[in-house]
Amino acid sequence: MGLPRKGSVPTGRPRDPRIDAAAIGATLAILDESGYGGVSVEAVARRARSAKTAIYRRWPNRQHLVLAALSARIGEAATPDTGCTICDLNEGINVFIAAFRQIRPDVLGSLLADCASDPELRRQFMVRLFEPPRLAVSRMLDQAAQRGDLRPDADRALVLDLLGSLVHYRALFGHVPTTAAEVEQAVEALLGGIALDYPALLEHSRRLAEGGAVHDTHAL
Amino acid sequence: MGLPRKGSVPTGRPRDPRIDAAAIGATLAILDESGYGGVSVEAVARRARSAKTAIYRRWPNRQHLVLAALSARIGEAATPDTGCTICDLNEGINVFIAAFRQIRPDVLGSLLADCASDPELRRQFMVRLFEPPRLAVSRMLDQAAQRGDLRPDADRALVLDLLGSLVHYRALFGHVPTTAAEVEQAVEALLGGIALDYPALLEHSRRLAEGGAVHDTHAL
Amino acid sequence: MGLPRKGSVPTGRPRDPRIDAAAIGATLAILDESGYGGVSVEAVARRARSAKTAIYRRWPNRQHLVLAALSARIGEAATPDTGCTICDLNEGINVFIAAFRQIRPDVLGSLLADCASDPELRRQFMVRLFEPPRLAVSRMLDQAAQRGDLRPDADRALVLDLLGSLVHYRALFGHVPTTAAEVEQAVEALLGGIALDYPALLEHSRRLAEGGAVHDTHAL
Amino acid sequence: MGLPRKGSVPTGRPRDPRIDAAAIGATLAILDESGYGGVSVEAVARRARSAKTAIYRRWPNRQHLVLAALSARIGEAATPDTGCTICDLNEGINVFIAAFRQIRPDVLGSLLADCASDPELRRQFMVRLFEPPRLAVSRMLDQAAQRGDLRPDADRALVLDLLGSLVHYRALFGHVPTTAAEVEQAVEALLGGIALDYPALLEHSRRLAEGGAVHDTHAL
DNA sequence: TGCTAAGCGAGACGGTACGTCCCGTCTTAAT
DNA sequence: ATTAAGACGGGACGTACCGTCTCGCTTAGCA
Repeated sequence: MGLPRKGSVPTGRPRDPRIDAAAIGATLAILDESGYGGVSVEAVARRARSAKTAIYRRWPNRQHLVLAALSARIGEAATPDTGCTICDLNEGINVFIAAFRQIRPDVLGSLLADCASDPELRRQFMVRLFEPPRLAVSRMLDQAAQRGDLRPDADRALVLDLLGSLVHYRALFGHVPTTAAEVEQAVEALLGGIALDYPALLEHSRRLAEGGAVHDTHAL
Repeated sequence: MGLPRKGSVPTGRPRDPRIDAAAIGATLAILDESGYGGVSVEAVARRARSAKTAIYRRWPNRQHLVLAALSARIGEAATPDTGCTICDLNEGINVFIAAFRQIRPDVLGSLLADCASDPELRRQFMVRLFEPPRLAVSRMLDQAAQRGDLRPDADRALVLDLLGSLVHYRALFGHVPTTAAEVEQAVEALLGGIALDYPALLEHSRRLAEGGAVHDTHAL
Repeated sequence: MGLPRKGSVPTGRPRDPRIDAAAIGATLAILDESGYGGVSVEAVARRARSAKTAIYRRWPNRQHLVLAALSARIGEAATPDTGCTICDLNEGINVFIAAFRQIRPDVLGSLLADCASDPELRRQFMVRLFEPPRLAVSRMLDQAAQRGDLRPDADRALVLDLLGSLVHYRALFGHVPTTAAEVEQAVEALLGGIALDYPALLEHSRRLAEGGAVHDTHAL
Repeated sequence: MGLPRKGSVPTGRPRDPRIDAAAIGATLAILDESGYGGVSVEAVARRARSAKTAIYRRWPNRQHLVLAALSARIGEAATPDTGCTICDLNEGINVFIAAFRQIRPDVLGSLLADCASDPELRRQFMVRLFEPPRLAVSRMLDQAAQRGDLRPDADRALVLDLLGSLVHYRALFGHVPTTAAEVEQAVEALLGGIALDYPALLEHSRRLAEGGAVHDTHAL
């Protein structure tokens, strides 16, 4: 996390790990309270009770600091694999949604926008924030294909985007929150287009739902 | 455009409309060259060969100025109505895409992000940038419903979001540009879910395409 | 008062005299409340419920406006002539003091300072504010000389400055207010230097004081 | 000089003393060229080839900067003590005059005027510009009293003001420069009023003048 | 009575400076 | 070598006035 030291051999006084933690914590706190605009290296240093130099030694600028803070919060997303394609997708997309709901839409948008002028930032944004949940959905589609649930000619990339974008679109534009029921509807609509035998899949998921945990349909 | 005068009765020297135009033009030029971060009221005034005060008289800050510039560029979107639901949607969404491709993704993202802390800005963003193309698609779905092309129980709002988001998602995240072929595919997938008689619609659109102009399939 | 019209023949709509009065009044009010720095043409126009142009038509800038306001307040100073040199001087200097105590010291100082870069302002300042009270004292010294009270070789200009400066010095630097008693002391000290027969003058004034009005010795 | 740092313990990078010097120098240069009105923090920073922030770190605003510049120029005034009261006073007052002649009258007046709305500025103005020369004259009067040259009942404060004001009056109003001859005359006039044995003092000074350096009688 | 010249209010115009905030770099002494 | 502290040059913020200008309307005296 953060910038590596210049020289590879760690001589001299080692970096104080509490400063990493304090800086990340301060950044997250400011993001929650005042949004992206409130994060300045000066403010973070003030709040973390550290010096600006200690921050700049670890991250080259505000943007990378914010990215580090956000990816520290989001962490890793798991891929469900229950054998039921519809259930997996619903479950997986809700993980997707939950992960991004931990980030204020304006913060995500600002950081994304700043990526335009900083390729390295963009690379890290993709690897650490954008791709993990997409990968999870992608893996679930692969599993479904392996089970033979999908038509061989289905355009999985498009479905991936349509499912992913549903969440991001509403998250970023924030005009309506997305409910689990809507996720379910969207999954059904899209699977209707790419499944080999959609009615069978639906029947499978209904039986599981009756026998097991009921899906949460609360608003997200 | 811009701030209204305080009193509704226009007394005093009238505003010079060339300054409005010059400011909008300068803002767009800077946005194209240097992105959102390059736009400062000082820079715009410099480039428009006007005074900072003349800018502040019209727009309260950088954000509103950018919004005015973007909506001046985008203008109004027309709603096609050819009687062919599939053609209309393809055409309409391409207008949608073309409109937003005139805006750098980082600019759109930054402005959107700044909306979080300024309700009035957000309101104008929605009215002037977000809703016009959505309305166009919405009207096309209404037309399709009036023609009896759609299942009565279809969730049009969700389809609207899925179609709209396809564009915005890729525009904002910019990982891949969206081709007209992909739009076609998405329209077909979603209509497959909500159309009363999808094969008939498809056949209709194919006949029109053969007899008339071929859809542009260039990358967007 | 104020600028003359350009053309000497007064055609067209005549100037509204109430605006002159309102502007002077507003200026004085602002000077009293907020000092010289508070006077801006915009503020005066606001307070006088007139337009900036109406002000600029009469006075070329803030400084001349302030000068006009101050000299309107001070007006003319009379020269006492009772035949008693000491009484006249005491009386005359108190008029001097009273006149300048109507002006905040900082206002006087600021205006004076601005005179440095505006010869016309300086000329008017001298004629309308600085000289009138000095002339009064000067006339009193002339009267004393005519009565034969002064030594023929006395440097009247210096005495004039010493007497005048006593007031201005304390007024401008404001470290102590000047009492009538101090004025009396100063007059006696200086007359001691230039009078032909100082004890006789003193005796004369004492007799008059006993028989007539007692000098006010309140602090100024 | 300038603002003290917040914490009394000097941690962090020390202030660059060359910037203090450059700022003071630039301020004095601008004062001489363009007067008080020409001094803006921006202009000083420009001329001193430093940043505005570096100026504001040292002085809270234009006024304090000007005060610092003026007091740097004036420095300390010495008190002569030759045993000859008349010579000392002439000499001392000429130091007084010379010190203030290094300051343009409008600059002094403007600064003084600005003191009205800033008590701290006023305090420093008094301590650094107004009192030093006054103290010198005051000390000379004390020395004269100790030598037994003055009448015990003499009002030294008044004489101090009369002598001091002579200089300031003409300096501020600038109507005539003050010559050493006039100073001599004024000293003689006033000592005539408060000396125990004025003719003896005069005789003493004359003998010294014949035997030593002749007083400068050039215009000031 | 209608013409014409100026006054008037309102407010836009190009400017300048304000004092504040933050940037990302640097210098210092202390650990 | 890292740390806290803070100075450095720089740039932009949004505000307040400057003194000039352009409007449409009002108010006279002269014809």
